[in-house]
Amino acid sequence: MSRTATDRVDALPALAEVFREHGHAGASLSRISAATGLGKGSLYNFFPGGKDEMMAAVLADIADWFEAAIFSALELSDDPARAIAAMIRDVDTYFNSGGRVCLVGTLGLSASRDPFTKSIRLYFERWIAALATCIAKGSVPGNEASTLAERTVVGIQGAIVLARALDDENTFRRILRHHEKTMLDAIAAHRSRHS
Amino acid sequence: MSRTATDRVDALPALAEVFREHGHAGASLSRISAATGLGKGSLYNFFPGGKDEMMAAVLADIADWFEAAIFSALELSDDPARAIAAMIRDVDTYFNSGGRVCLVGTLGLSASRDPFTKSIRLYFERWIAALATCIAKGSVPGNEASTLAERTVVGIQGAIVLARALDDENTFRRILRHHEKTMLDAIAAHRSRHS
DNA sequence: CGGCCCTTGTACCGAACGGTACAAGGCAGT
DNA sequence: ACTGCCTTGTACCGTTCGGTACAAGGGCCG
Repeated sequence: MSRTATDRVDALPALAEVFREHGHAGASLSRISAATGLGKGSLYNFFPGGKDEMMAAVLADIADWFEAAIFSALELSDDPARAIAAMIRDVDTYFNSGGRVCLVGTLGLSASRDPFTKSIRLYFERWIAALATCIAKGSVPGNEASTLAERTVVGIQGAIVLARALDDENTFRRILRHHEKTMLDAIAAHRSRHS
Repeated sequence: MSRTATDRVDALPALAEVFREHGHAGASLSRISAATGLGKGSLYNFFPGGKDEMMAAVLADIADWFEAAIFSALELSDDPARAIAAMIRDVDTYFNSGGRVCLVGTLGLSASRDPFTKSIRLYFERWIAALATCIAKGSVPGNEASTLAERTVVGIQGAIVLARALDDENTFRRILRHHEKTMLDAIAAHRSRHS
């Protein structure tokens, strides 16, 4: 039983990579089997619900990771500027400077998103909300903070698209840096006005 | 012969919609057949190269449409502010306020993009270049114009992702309006400095 | 050491896949 | 009206699809 859970969790990263690269429709069981090193028997032992359950597990895993590594840090830190800089750095690493696709974003674009619309919406709402509260802690008014947060998340998603299309990591990092600066400037402006 | 070309062209919009919704992998021949109203016979008569040739034809059609409707207008207009506003309006219509996906962008995200990397790259390079020259005509320095153009295209792509994920047209339009204002402000700032 | 249960490779299922072959049909030119 | 060609529906190809069944392993506990 403990082994079961362990192996199932161990398979998630490879599983996620297949879904990222090939999408829900293009991720065939043979590809999944090859990527994870698990035969069909093990796959359906761990995920009786088939591909949809695998995708759901991957989405849950991603949500957990972002919650632990990004969202909570944004909300809990008492140094907003520092937290934002950390998020930008983590995002750059996670998405491999645009070389790695955002599974949640791409899934939302496809027609096979139907069973996962809730998870997809929550992922983005959570991200924007966490970032907005972080910015707001830097003395930035709530509505302006929300706007900045939304633009940043939009910019990250768009940067992934463009960086992939142009096959250029610098594009991704440039966009990331721009949004980082915009947020930090907003905080600095309101903080200086405070003092 | 003339009929052949006509029908082939007529099938492109429906074809594009299938690829948009289901991606390259998910666009099965049966779905394509249903969407276009063409049997396999006709399909392989018009596109002997199969799905890849269909996708190539769709990409060429999209490139032609953008060239005629958006890019050339950006470059040829002698009223940059007006041209930018027109582009924003056309983009909002074309992407149905985020309800419709950008086929070129999504194709670039998938692993099946390989035969089309050139077309994908050209599409975005062309878009950014055309928008940059338009902005530059508003007395904005070249490098700043390029930066603004890139950010706008990134914002559009990101807005599609987010609007789809949140299922909210207002998100898309809000982002679009922001970039429109940013570009127009830049032009106004440099123009006023000129006079 | 024996029994047990979880794990897993393999064979197999019907369906759908992308693609081909081709005969019947319709339309144009004479 | 005849001929020739383009168009197209349909049957069919081998392959792969997602998913199931199950028997052979393999480690753990008594």
